Amino acid sequence: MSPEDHSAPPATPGKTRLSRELVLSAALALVDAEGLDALTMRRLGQELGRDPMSLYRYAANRAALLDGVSELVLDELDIIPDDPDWQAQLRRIAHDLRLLALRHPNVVPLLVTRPLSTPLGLRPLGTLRPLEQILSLLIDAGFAPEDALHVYRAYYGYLYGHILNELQEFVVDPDENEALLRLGLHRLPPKEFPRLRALAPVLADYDGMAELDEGITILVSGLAARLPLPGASTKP
Amino acid sequence: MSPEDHSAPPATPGKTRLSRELVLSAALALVDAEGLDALTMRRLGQELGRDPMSLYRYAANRAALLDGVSELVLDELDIIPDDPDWQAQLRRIAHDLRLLALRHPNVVPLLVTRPLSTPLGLRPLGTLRPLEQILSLLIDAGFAPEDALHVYRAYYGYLYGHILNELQEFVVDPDENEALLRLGLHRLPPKEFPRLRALAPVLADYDGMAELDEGITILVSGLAARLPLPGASTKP
DNA sequence: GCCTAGAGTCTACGTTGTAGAGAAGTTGTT
DNA sequence: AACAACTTCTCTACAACGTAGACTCTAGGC
Repeated sequence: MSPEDHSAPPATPGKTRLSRELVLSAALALVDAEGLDALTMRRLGQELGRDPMSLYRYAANRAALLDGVSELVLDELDIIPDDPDWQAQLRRIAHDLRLLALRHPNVVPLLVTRPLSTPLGLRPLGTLRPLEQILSLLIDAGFAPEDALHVYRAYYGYLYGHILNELQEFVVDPDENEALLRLGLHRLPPKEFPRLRALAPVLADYDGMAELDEGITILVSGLAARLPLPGASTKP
Repeated sequence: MSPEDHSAPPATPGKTRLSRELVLSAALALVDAEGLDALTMRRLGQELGRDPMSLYRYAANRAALLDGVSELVLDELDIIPDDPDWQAQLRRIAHDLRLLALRHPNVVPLLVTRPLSTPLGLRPLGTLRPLEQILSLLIDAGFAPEDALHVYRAYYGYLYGHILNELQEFVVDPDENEALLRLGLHRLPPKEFPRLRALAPVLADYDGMAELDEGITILVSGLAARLPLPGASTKP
């Protein structure tokens, strides 16, 4: 019962100086906990025990803040370009990214959407790093640069697609998943959606990891087959 | 110069009664022309020459309006389940959807993002129709229902991934594409992004259609290979 | 003519992002 | 210790947003 009652549940209680990292990680925590809409300047300010306006020292505006959150999340992904077995690498990274998406489902819309409104070269560097690193990995493994780009595109395309797919079917609470699904699907007119309704039980237990793994296998072996065999030098 | 002058540039100047179709197509036009952020209730009302509040007769709230726009766009895609050649069908649909995305790039974030916040069964019906139809197509072609679901997931996953990829590199004005790209990439620190910078010219001329086609080929033949051969009955 | 239902409008409220001026706090120089 | 220069944080204010609730207007049926 002190006169100034600043009990800060997740916030920094005292008066430590702010920093970009502090702001961004508070933003990420907020998004993880309550979704993208909860991330308003005012709310974040309150979470940090500061005036909302103070945030503008660390992010030019709300959009930049969102970019910062994307960057922060992507930094959790580490790509170590040691292993020369590119297929194994791509598989591992795919699983890592999938887990990362499951850990921060509310951030995925950002990851997927923000690049659409920013020209490639003007994106936050943290966002481009995975691209650079995977290119590097592939080229080191023996791909010609252009082919590496093609492989990257097919790979990342499928990977993001899968993540979106899986997150769509994941919804809220995994324990209630089946019930919710049945409930939801029950609403569909049986004449128009016989197939979907019939597949309800199958939809209910969806093993995203296994499915991703199969997809990667198909894609990677398909790619390997139609490209100049890796391992051989590409110099003339 | 008749008293009721209903020439509609984008708006209906006279006093024709509103309808859901009218509202939604005006909304779509607005999004296509000026982006998602331009679609506010007030702005759309003004575009239709009506009070913003009148829109609430035709969409429960802004989110529902966005759903309506998604639905409207997806209705442009028609899946005719006649051709028993599922591979050709999937390829055709993929190209159709790609073109649709290029026609309405500003809607793509909606297509990709809104399902993430809505349980499958509660989505607008128009959004689920492609899923149902593709399932139907695959099952008719001889796939067991569960396998059809797997094929669908891999296919749609890759397809959406590709579209996102392509739209990211497309940006604004295709004529300035190369210049913009170089300009943008020039900003990147050479030490950190050597591969990306070196690939600038290749990035500049990106043939999305060809790339999609190759990817589909790989995926579809991969899928065909590892599934019980289609055409044969799946009954024991 | 009036009556009723639906379509469209008006007013108002709370919340949002952020510009601009100022206060408070920190650091370096003497 | 005293000042100045800079950074960081706060205060106030404004325009624009979504939308609740009560109103008016219009079109048909009698």
